[in-house]
Amino acid sequence: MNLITVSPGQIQDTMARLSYFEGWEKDQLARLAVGAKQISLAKKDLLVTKGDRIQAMYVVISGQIRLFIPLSNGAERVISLVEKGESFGEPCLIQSEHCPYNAAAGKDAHVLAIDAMVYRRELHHSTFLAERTLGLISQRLLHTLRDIEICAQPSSLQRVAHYLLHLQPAGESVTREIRLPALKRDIAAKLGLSQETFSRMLAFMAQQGFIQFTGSLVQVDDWARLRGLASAGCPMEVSDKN
Amino acid sequence: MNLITVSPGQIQDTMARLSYFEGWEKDQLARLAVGAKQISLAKKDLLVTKGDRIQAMYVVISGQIRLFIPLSNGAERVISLVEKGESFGEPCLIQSEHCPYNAAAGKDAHVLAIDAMVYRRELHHSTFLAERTLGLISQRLLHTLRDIEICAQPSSLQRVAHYLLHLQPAGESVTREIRLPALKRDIAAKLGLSQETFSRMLAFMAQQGFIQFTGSLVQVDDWARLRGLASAGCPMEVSDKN
DNA sequence: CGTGTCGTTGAGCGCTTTCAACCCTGGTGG
DNA sequence: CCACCAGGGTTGAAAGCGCTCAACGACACG
Repeated sequence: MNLITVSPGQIQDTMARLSYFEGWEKDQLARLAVGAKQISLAKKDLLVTKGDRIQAMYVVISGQIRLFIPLSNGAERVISLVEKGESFGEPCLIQSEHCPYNAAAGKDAHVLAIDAMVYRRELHHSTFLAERTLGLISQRLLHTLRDIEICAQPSSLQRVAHYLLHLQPAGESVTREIRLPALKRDIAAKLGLSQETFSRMLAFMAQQGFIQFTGSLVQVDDWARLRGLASAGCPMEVSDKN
Repeated sequence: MNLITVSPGQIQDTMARLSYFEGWEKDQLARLAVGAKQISLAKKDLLVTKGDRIQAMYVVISGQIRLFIPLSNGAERVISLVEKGESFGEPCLIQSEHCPYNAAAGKDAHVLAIDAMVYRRELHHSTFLAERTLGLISQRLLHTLRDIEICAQPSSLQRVAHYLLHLQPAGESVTREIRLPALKRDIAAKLGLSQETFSRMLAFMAQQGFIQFTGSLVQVDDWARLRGLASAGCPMEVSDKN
């Protein structure tokens, strides 16, 4: 982890290019840029430790940040995979609570750290920012609830089915290729599965003809049956009965 | 489920007595009371169905509302147990999304339904309300993350241990009685366990001398060992080896 | 005294995990 | 050019944990 010295002007430029700050006014950016820092992270570098009282809110400039909870058996539960233009940490700042997750780089990454005091002040003074943030956090809460729904599925096969369905962009039943948005290991950790089980479930669905896949490219051939799987669940019967 | 006709004045009075509206200005209450309805629910009555586009945000006046996701095997995953003075549904209104959970009465209950349009307008006009709501949703998100952490624990024993620890009010290691905040069945469903497993884990911890309990009254005798259990995990060894 | 709800306990099965070895790909350096 | 290595992923076999099903107990209520 490396703290890069960047002039406020450069920082403001960087901000202007991030989707997170789309539609913001110039002077607002300028105020937030005060005390902001840019951080470079190598893959696996730890940015925030669970329990920290973080003093900044973070926006990802490039790369990917993994938010996860370390577990007693050495495994981890992935909460979120934060991509370029997305942010994290706001709730902790707003509520002045300890950070509930670790944050580490999933790939080499650059991150913008916006100072907590500055952020809070701006939040308090700007109706625009407050409303925007409210929408953001609401969305994040809803998204988290979707994740819980997936993890709550009784069988691992259903978990994976649900996950694939939620990956579907918006266009309907079109047979279409999906690219898994992260390492399978991380996806598995987000679904509350072991890497091996995730792999097996994908293999099973492929063998059944629901999907095809090579690497992180998945092609769903039968949305209907996939949906059926997700909502009904099938006993994962052994296939040697022909 | 029963819709009670109540005059705006009465509704405003009810609101003034709820902790949710503590510190609000009179005229703000008056504006929100417009179009608000009071609803009576018998135990198990369904208020919101997953997927609904709800047209109100809800505040519990009395009783208890269970928020849960129905699962394919007939079981359900409890998201939250909303008590008197607490609210739910804001994120859906703010984001205009489908409701991600069912809401049903855990006991006979009374609920205040605040009209979506009115709520959104007020949210937009009142800095006070926006800021307050931002804090509320942030807190809820953090709380949800804690729930995920608990559910992510590798063994059911650790899940229960974590849960009990989070129940600890604030006062430290004092041997103190805790009252389970809901039916054991619902707590189990919130931990992602079957009712039976939850019961067995409690029994095990009692047998080991960590806790004592009768009904919903739990007395923790050894916080230290409980903490150890939560963070280390032990193989749940059979006890016949003395 | 019956009925319904809530909780506990027991027995058995099956899914997931764990541990292991192995494959595949891309990068690196001799 | 190829050997080597590291990281990511797949596959196999075994074992344990939690679920399901079922019966029973406790308690409140009409």
